[in-house]
Amino acid sequence: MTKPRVRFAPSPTGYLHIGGVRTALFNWLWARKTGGAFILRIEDTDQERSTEASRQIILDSLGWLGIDWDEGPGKGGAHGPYTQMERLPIYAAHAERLIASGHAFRCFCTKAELDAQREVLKKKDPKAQFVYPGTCRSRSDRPDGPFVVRFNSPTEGSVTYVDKVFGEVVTPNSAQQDFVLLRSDGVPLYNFGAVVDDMTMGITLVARGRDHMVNTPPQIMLYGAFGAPVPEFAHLPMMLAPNGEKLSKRHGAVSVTEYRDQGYSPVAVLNYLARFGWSFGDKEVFSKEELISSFGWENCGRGDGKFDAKKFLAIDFEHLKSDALTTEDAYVARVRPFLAKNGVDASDDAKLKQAIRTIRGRARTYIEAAEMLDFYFREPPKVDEAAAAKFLVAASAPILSGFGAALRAGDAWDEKAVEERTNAWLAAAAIPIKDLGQPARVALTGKTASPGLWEVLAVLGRDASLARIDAAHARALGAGA
RNA sequence: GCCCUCGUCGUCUAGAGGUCAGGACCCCCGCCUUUCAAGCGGGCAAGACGGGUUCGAGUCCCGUCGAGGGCACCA
Repeated sequence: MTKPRVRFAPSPTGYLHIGGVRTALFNWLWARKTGGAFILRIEDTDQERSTEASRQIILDSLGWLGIDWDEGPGKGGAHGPYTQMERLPIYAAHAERLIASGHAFRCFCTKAELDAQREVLKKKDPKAQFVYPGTCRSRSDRPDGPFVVRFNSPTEGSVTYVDKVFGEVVTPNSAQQDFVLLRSDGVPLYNFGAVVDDMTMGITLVARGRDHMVNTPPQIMLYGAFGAPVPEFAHLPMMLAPNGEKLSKRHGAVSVTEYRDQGYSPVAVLNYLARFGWSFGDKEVFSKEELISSFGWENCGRGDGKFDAKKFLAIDFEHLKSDALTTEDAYVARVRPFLAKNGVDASDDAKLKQAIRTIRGRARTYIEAAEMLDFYFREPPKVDEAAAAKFLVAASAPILSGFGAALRAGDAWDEKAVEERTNAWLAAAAIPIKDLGQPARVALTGKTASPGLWEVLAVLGRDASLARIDAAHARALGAGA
């Protein structure tokens, strides 16, 4: 069996939609699992909407996700170019082939003429569906003037194919008409461009969204007309908004870059997307490697689904919590930009790692992590005034001074040592730890919610810890005056 | 209107004729606890509807209803 060749063919008409990423992901997983090739192709034939900026966003987004391509923009390959507008001569040549073999013809009807006919029909019967009447099908002259190339579509029979996820799909040819292959300006329409490209690029399996399922029969006809082998097809159910509408910007974040900017783990994004429309028993959380080894079309579902931001967040949380899923080095690399954005200098690698260990069980995104990490690196820490007003009061002053004194009573400074010294003092002074907890927390972190006291002390170190306790003590005394 | 699809807890899903219909998210309760989380334990909740086939159907067949995609010189 030859190695599969699959592709992802986005249009550079905006951000990279999360539904598009899922399509890319499934193709990519299959290529990586089977040792096949994953090809990236840019379908920019909609010149009205295609932009270079958007093309770059697609490339950047895939890069961030770690979805790499074997052939395509910036990578080259034996079947290029990989951008459709650079392939115009190829489409022209293929259109000529079909005209020569009688599978296609030049149509000189103008859009205006066709629209007029459409109008007339609409007037006669508002419910009727206009189909191209075959006006130019058998004309042999070749007048001056613009023309489109149309496919000579059969009206009888049907097209049958076996979808890798939907099974056998039969479509009567009566549903087809003489669809346009090449526009008058020589730019191909979707179905023609896709088939010529997939054919010449040696694509063996086309996996795409279910919204393309209706394009498959005409595309299969084209392969037949070219006498080319038909690739396999796999259609993926759609990802809808929670209310069942098509998922779009109005339903919240839908572009990959937004999730990147919100501090999501790229692997978590892959994980959530993979588990949407695909399953592997009861397993929910996957590493990238597990995704590759577990993936298969047979486990793809057929029903459309609704995007669930909460579940997505939960999956991200699983990835940030797990040392196996997100190594400490990866965590450092991902969270650092968010810290920098907040004006925090966390260049001390060892301290950052130690600090991360205390918060990674609580932060669901890197943005949350950066917020939780903030007090470790900011001197003095930001102080929650409500918390200070409540806990740094006169009554806390003796507790804070006692706490400082207890900590100063020894040299060892690690979680165990500071805990032992503190507990010894608390016991001797008959102070319940509950009385120390919140004042000490506010003193050290500026907040009422934080990792455990001993962990915080250990990460902060002796000097910073004592300085913060002293400052808080001073404030508590002042509050009493 | 016509063509093609789909239909299990609120959501993502497991299930390949015999299961107390399982897991996860959400939500609720409890335990743990120096705070907040996390963790652990428990709970809530489902096969669209109607007919068949079968000893037995979420699983197979038919119909109905509901939802989605398409019917372009968009992709």
